[in-house]
Amino acid sequence: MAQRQRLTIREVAAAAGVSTQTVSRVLNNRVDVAPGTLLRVQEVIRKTGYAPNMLARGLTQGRSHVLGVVAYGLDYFGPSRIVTAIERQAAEMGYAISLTLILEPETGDVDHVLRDLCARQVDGIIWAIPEVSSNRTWSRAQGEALPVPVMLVGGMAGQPYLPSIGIDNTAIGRLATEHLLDGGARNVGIVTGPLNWWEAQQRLAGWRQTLEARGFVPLDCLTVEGDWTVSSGEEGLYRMLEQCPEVDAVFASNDQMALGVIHAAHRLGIAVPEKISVVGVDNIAEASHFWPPLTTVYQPLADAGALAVKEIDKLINRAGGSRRVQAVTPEITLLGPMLIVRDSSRAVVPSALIAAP
Amino acid sequence: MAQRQRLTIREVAAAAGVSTQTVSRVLNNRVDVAPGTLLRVQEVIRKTGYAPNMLARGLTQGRSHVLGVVAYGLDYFGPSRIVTAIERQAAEMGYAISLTLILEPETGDVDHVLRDLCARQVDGIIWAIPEVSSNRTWSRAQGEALPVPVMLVGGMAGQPYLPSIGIDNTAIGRLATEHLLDGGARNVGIVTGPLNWWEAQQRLAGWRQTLEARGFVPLDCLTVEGDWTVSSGEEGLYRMLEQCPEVDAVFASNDQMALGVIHAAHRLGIAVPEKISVVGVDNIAEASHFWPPLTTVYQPLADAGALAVKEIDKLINRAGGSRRVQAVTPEITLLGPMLIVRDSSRAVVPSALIAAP
DNA sequence: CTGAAAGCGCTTACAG
DNA sequence: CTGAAAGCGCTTACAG
Repeated sequence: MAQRQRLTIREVAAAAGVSTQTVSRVLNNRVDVAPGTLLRVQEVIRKTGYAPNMLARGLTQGRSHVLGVVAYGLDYFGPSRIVTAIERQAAEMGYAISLTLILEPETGDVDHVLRDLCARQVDGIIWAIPEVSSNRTWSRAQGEALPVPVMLVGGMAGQPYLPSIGIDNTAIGRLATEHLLDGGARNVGIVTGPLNWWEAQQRLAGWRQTLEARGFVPLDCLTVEGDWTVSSGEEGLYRMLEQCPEVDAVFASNDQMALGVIHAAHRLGIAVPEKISVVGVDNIAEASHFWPPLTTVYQPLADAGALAVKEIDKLINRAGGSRRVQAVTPEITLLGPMLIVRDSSRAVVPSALIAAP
Repeated sequence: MAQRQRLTIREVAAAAGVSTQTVSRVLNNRVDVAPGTLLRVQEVIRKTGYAPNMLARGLTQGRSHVLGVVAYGLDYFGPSRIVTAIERQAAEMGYAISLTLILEPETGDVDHVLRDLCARQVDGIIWAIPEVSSNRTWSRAQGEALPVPVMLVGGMAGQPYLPSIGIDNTAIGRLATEHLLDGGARNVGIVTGPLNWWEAQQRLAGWRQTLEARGFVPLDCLTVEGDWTVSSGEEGLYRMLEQCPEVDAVFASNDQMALGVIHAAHRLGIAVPEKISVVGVDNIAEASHFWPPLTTVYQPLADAGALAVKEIDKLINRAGGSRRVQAVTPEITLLGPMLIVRDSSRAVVPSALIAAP
């Protein structure tokens, strides 16, 4: 099916007895082609399996129909979901994806990646790197100087210099903590992600806000910093119990750490959820098979990825041939998370039965 | 840093007071440039941040310096490792990655994907789709008709029409089964992957071969087909125990299913590994935190991905400008797996203590 | 060591 | 409705 040697528009034109220009019209679905000519050209294209050289097309059109996607940690849950969604939506809209993976979110050679993508004439760039430490600052410097539209998605969303789409991480913290309190917990601990990650900070903030709003004190001894891994969750519970033995619920900032917390509880002979309720974040495939099945907060990552593509397509078309950068006041979209209740957390207690702290 | 408006080689040439041809020489590291000229041009390039338009370069060179990567299930363990490794190695060798994700390994519109990639003038295609049902047959038809080198990696490796790199899945089955037998098991069951997957078949074959080689009978009642998910592993053990209550070890064809088997054992009050030993495949991040920590077989997927890039680069350079396809007898490389022993399997029993069955 | 010419495979105005 | 000309931004021979 795929042609053996690459043929050009010239050969197709010759075979159809028309000019290359006319073939080009057919290729681009222009209306001003005589019905008979149209059929003849289409037939040749079909028979030969001709497909126009996108490099040449890109050169003349000033559009490559390629989206640059920059991501980190493709082997982790969030990034792989986002990239998958981006690719799917992009394919649907006629874009190919040029994928660049960054090894370390902090130290990635941003300039080099950006320059390379621009040299390849991508129509737009989707930046799916979590915000860690101060790696966000690049966007400020570059926000106005970039020759192509850029869209931030995921963990770096919400910063003020570029348009972005992300998940409301504070809401994640609130949802989880409210649920635990509703279940009757009075000492809700948190195992956070690494606190140089923006997402981790936001989830912590949600926990703190909720406790304060309900009249509880977000004690330091109820906070342990993890690093997203199972073992950090396990150690997290050990440490928390030392600091604050009254803990009766734990909000783990991702499902892996929640798994670690559950294991630690098993080892110590602490019943989950009877003695300690546990809530995670992500809803990984295994979550419903944990023991007990894990209550967790789902993030609409696929929606975020797809939306990012739709939005950058708008920016690309808005910028048009003029190569201008998007508006000065970029839009920030945050999508809401969703609580999934399973057996690792105690059922909601009717509020009438809960005494004020 | 990134330039605001895209500048061309012409402007760089003007600024340096040379012809575009000379700038091109500098860009391509040709030796025949006067030292003074070289410095002057390099200085202009550095100051302006100029980077040549890869579309134009690709058009003249007949090389895009892009590798097409076709994958399935990026949110699963294997594919994400392979794609990550491919990207890393490709970047190191100066290739960008054009990523295409296929929704269903069986039904993917192979022709369309291939044609699209060729239209984009990729220098080569890395096909990282597992072999499911008869989707392998396309490669036979296309093997010789493709205008670019193709390299198979992962689950479809080992088929005879295209060069490929993969993991020795039969060896995985052998390693796991031998280890279980060495631990004293006499009734080693297997929870397979979906049997329309080549990889799943091969692991099953390894299990069967090993049992027969050691004088055991690979009974049907010791075989249960899973679908890679945790719950299929769980149900797998229930069914296997019904069919064959004497089971004393289970080889689960991936770690997720192994987790399911362990859970089922917990629910039934069967001690792991005392009553039933369990071995998985993959060594996912959680494996060492299962309860008990999981013995598993590691696959060098990252090595396979990186090797695929190195090999396709060779093919690309060999094909040269002539656009010829690779040799008729393609090479097939299989990488060996590695057993990682943890606590879910019984320790090796000195062979002197094992009576022949 | 360096430059003027031609061309890669398309599309975009411009005629007719 | 259709074609001849010019050009997108580079590189590849070809002169000098």
